[in-house]
Amino acid sequence: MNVKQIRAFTTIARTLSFAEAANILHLSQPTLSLTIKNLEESLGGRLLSRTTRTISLTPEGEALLPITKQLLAQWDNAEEEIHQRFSLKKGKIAIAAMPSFAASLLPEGLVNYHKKYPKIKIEVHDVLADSVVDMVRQGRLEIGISFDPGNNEDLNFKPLFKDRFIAVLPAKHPLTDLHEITWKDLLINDFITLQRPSSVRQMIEETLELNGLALSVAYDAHQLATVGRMVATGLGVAVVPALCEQQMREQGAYCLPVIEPMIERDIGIITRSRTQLSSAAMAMIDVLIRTFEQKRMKNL
Amino acid sequence: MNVKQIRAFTTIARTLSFAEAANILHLSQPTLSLTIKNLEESLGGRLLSRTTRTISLTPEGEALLPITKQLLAQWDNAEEEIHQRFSLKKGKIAIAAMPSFAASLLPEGLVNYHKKYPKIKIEVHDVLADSVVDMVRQGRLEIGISFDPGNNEDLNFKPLFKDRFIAVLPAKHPLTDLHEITWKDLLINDFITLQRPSSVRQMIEETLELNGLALSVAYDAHQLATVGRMVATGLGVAVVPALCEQQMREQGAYCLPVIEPMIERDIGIITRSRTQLSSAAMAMIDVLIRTFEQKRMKNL
DNA sequence: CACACTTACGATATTCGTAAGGATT
DNA sequence: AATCCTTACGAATATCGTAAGTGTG
Repeated sequence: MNVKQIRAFTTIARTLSFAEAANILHLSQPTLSLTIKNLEESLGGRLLSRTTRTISLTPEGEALLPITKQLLAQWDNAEEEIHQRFSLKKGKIAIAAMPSFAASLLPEGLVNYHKKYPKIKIEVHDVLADSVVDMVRQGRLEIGISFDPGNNEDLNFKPLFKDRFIAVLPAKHPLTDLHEITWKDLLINDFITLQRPSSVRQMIEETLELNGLALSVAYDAHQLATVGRMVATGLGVAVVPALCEQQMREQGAYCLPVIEPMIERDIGIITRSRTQLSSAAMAMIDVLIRTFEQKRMKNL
Repeated sequence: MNVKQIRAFTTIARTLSFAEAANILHLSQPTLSLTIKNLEESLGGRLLSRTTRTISLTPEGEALLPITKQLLAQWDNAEEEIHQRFSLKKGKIAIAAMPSFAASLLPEGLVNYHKKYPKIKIEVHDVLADSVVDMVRQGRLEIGISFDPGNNEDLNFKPLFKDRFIAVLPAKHPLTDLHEITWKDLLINDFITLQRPSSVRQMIEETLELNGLALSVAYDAHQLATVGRMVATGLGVAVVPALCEQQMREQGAYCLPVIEPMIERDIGIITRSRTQLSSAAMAMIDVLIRTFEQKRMKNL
């Protein structure tokens, strides 16, 4: 018993004609005849009662018909389901991205993706950079965007661009005429930053310690938007990823590069190395790379 | 996409090994490899992620797996269902029989059938002889047992035996020493018979009219058992099918053939001529014929 | 280097269509 | 006689197993 056979059977049961069914199935009538014969032999009895002039179903055929109808419907659904997934007409993709990226450049990528594949649902998890890596490693989602997790045989990393830190000053601050600023000069001011578990805070602390500079935090917050607002209001200065430059400007703050040392880290796409990606995920990576190609060239 | 392919897929998904799955499926490993390759090509993408050393499912494969599992289960069920029906290990058979037969000889046939095919459920409709014919003609059931419906291109009739009418007298009746009795002699007595729609009543009336005899009914009832009881009690005499002889005797009545004229009609199996019978029905006919073969020889 | 999947290839089986056959209206 | 299903047969296709190839641990 195979799919062709039961498809032949149900079609004949519907049309009550071998000839018509053969047309529908794009088969010759004799072939269809053989198909049914084989099906009946494999099942051990007749399903169709045929007298050259009239076709009717045997009781066993009547019993089988509703089952095969349901079976075929599910069969076709299953095939269609997977076809759609492969052809990106259906499906879901989950991405984890660190907040600085999720709130800045990512939406542009998502727009491009959605234009190209409007039927794919997108779920964005904006979580701390470390959590991004964890979520990908645990297989909870297929794509993460974060810093390079370093050499890790479980994970692949494809850099999108380099991110550096920028200083954020109140618009009326005396240093706003500079083109760049050193950490030393910056730290004279009241310092606002993100709270501890964040990678930004972590990286700032590591950098300063390495360079023998002391950090005294005047204010800290959970969200970059809050930090921006605090700076714009004149509470102090901050250091944030260049990714957030536009956001900071929009909030009325002034941005300029921080040097001595300049902190630079790769940001890119993290995937699991050993598992195959879904078509939707592969397409997403492709779109993200295309979207941020120019920005990568310009090095932001 | 075909059944073999999804069976291969689910087996590999379960074992996570081509080699082991190939064993289970009784295939060579390379063949299984090709099978999956073809499946993936037909669907348009990979279902299994394989690195010679580790097998895992792609997201699409994960999406497909529960569907295929369900599909295969239903598939196998459908196949088993029909197999069982054809092999008479499962199924149902409905029979219509006129009451005189249903209450006399039929049970013996059913016992034989049930011994041979214990898994087939049997449904008996004991209805008036005409209704038996109607039910078969309408296709409401496959087998009817009744009088010969006559030449009818819709119906087939296979005679089982000839039935004649017998007179039933109270045990202490003066005529109980006779070996046979004429209608004329019988009709002197108070006459008990079945009510009008029954074939027994109908045939008695027709016979008497044809022979210029008058029928005056003293009592009538719906059920043969009631008639028997009435006769045994001494209310009068009756004429019933020979089939019921045993039943009448058990109720304490005396039976003897009625002659001048002797009414004789074929009783047999009625089926639809154009539709194929179920295996269960064909087996039933076979059993009935065997069961009543001796009785037919003896002509009751 | 050993194990597990893939590719290559020849043999076998199956499926298909055309042509001829048979039965019913 | 016309129509519809079945059988027969040769061609095309698919499937299968063996053997050689490839990559990973």
